[in-house]
Amino acid sequence: MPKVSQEHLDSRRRQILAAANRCFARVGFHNATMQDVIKEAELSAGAIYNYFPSKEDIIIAIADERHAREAEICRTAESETDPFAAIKYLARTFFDHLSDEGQEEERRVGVQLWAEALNNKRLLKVTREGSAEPHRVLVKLIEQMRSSGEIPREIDADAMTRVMIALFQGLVLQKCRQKDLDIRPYVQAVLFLAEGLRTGGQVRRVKPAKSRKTPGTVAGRHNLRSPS
Amino acid sequence: MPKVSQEHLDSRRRQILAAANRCFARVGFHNATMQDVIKEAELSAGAIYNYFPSKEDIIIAIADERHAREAEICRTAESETDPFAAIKYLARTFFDHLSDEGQEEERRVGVQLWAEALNNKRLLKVTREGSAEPHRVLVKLIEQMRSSGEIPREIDADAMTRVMIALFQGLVLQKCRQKDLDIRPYVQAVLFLAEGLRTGGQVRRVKPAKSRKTPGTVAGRHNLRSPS
Amino acid sequence: MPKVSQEHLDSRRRQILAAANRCFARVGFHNATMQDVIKEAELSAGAIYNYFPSKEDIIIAIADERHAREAEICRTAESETDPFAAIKYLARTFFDHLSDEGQEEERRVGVQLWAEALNNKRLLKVTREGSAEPHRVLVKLIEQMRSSGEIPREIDADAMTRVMIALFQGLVLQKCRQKDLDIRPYVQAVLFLAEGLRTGGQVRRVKPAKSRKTPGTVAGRHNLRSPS
Amino acid sequence: MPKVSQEHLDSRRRQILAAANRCFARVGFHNATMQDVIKEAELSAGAIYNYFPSKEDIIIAIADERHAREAEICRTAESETDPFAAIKYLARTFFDHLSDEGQEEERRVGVQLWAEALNNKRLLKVTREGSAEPHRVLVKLIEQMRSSGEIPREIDADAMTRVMIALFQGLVLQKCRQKDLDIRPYVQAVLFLAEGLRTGGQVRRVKPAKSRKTPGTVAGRHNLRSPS
DNA sequence: AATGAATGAGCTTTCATTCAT
DNA sequence: TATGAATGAAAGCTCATTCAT
Repeated sequence: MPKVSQEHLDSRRRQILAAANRCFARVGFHNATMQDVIKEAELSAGAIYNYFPSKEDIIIAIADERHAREAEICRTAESETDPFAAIKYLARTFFDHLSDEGQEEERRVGVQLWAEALNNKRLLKVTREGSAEPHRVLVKLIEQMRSSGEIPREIDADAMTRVMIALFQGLVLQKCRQKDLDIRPYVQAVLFLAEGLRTGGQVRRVKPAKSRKTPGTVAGRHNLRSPS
Repeated sequence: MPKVSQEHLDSRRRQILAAANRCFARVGFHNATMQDVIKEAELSAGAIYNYFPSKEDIIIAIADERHAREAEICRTAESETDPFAAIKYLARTFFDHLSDEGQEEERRVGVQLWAEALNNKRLLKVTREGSAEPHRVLVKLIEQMRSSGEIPREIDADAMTRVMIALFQGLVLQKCRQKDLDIRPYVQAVLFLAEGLRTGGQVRRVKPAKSRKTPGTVAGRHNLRSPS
Repeated sequence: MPKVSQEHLDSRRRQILAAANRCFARVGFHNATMQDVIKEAELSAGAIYNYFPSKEDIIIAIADERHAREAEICRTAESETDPFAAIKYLARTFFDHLSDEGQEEERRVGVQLWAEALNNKRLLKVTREGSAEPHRVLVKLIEQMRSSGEIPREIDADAMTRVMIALFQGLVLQKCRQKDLDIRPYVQAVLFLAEGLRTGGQVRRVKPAKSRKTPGTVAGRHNLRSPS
Repeated sequence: MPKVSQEHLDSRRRQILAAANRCFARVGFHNATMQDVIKEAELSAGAIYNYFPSKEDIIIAIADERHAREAEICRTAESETDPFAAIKYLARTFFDHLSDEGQEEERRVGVQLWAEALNNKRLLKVTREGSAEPHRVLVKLIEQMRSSGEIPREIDADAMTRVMIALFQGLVLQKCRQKDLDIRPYVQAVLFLAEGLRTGGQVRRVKPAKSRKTPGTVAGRHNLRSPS
């Protein structure tokens, strides 16, 4: 018979997840012991096990929370007036996250989650489900831009979505490896790419021969034809 | 005067690393026990510890080997006639790796290494040192392309290098999460970006106002000016 | 606010040390496994490691306990009315210990500690510190007896202390080697030596030539002059 | 079919035992690995196991060698003209050993052997057999001195032998614990005791009351009567 | 609901010994 | 004889989890 309020329970839950996040960011899932988490949460073992049945469940809860936050961001993005503004919002949010020192823990835990999801069926499922929404939103936005001619029609929205996400992920990893990395030049470089993309359709029509020839070699090995 | 040849010793070493790679790819560094590795290598515990002083050292040796292979690829790339051909070679090699089912273990272990390096000083050092050479080569190639006017001069070679690597890393992660992912659309999408980049200098000069304004918002939050 | 009382914790600690003592006495520090100790203590591995961080720490705690008991005996001795009574008390306590079958474990562990202290810096330190108090007390008592003329002034209190302790130690060793050794003749022999010492000053003055000459040879090799 | 000379075999044996002695003195029997011994002997594992079937056998061989050396000393002592000279020779030999820095290893291994013999039946047997000869010789010498009136008839030769040996053992231990211990004051103190012993018979007859009373208390607890 | 002492399976690593060469 | 790579049982210790209080 629970004597405490739901707020108390929620607060405890958050307290535990925050403590676990700090521990996991610091030393990784496997090096962090439940004792570490218990001490960091300033609770007892029993208390924590009242909220989470296992360490694995804490990790999964952490992943869930992340996905919830990301879904919230996606929702905000979707409420933007036009797809380009939405993508801008997403990129800005991402780059802000990347350059925010206070988010270092988040980034580190993120990388841990990538690795862990490869070894943990439950977590992989959660990860897949959690990334579906951002994926869906990005695909939708890209398709809208394609439809409106802002970017070339030849672009495969799903593939471009994955490329964008890949880029984000890689930058997170690199920032983790080098805390003091200045991300501003990155942003510039990404903008360059984005620029090229937005005008790419026209450009490629202007100089089709050149662009077709050389990347075609790469694509060829993958049984692809150069975009044209 | 050793009783067995150096080749034998080297072969044993490779045998152990290969076995460890399989184990680590299958369940991750921390879920793989030394017993697993021992059984997979069809050796005894003692034999393995004659070659590697600890499990950690096996992981580091695996990282070292990867970096050696990557350095070899970089060397081949550098011997290409022109920078664009070199980059093509690197991209082709990467995408081949990405679509090769036989390399799944490599990719999975790669992701594990990212996470592990965040929690292991020794491995982080090895990782940093091992990624220096690919980084250096890419920067050199991009600068050569900048000099020859193949890509716009405004491009920061270091940043673009990191962006390219980020893209590669993210694609590895996504391929790990979804084994049957067809990477051909990815390649296409990347080629689109590359195309835009190669012609980007001209394009941006043609439509500077437009390109400056919108990404500028993002950049502004990072105290950046839009490329011009 | 611990869930169990401090007494409980102390009692567990004692329980573990007692079990370890039995194991160590039976087969020695190195032949006794932690499993042996665990089983003997009727506890689990984890429980024991809650009280002692390592096997080494158990050994050191055992040494510490011994020294505490010895210090307590020294304190009682010091409260005796005169130095001779104090030394009598110490000797009696020692010989009682020596002839008490129930103390066999203590003696055996004692010998193990001698050997172990030679290979273990921490234990050597503890041993040195723990033997300082008995040493100090014996020196003080002997000096008091010298001052009062009960024993010859020529006696070096420190050296005589070491000789007494040496004698005790050697008897412990011999008793360990031969459980059924009757220590009563020993006591007799020691008393003979003590008697000679107490009256030694006078005797040597009576027959100085004889006593000086022969032991002088031994002493001479050590650049010593015979006592006179 | 042995192709090498017996001298070679003996020399190898000595080489191994010397190496083992150094290792054991340095870190103790249990901390010294066979690898340590192998490396110290500059031999291979197989070679050593051709000479000794096990580590335990090396330890026992070391003990055997010690006892052989001690027996040799005893033989020399027995060839002395009179018992007092013999004892002097033994004492001198012992104190020389004690103050010889080059014998530190021997002393340290000696203490290790005391502890080990308590845990090893075979070694205990060897130790008992090996100490029988010195014991026998000392008993014989003391009895001769008793017979000739050099020391009081009341002395129990066996007990006094054990007391002497105990004293030697304790001094070895103390020297091990404190390498820089100056043993000359010890020698002095022992000489004092020896002096008292040699004249003890007479002295006690002179002052019987005093000597009888106080040690009697100690003796009483052991159901002994004071010597008289 | 909270405590924290206790559990025990399972981990990495060691090391005396063997044996094909 | 000598080599040293290989063996594998067993060591010390950890830590997620439980449950009496």
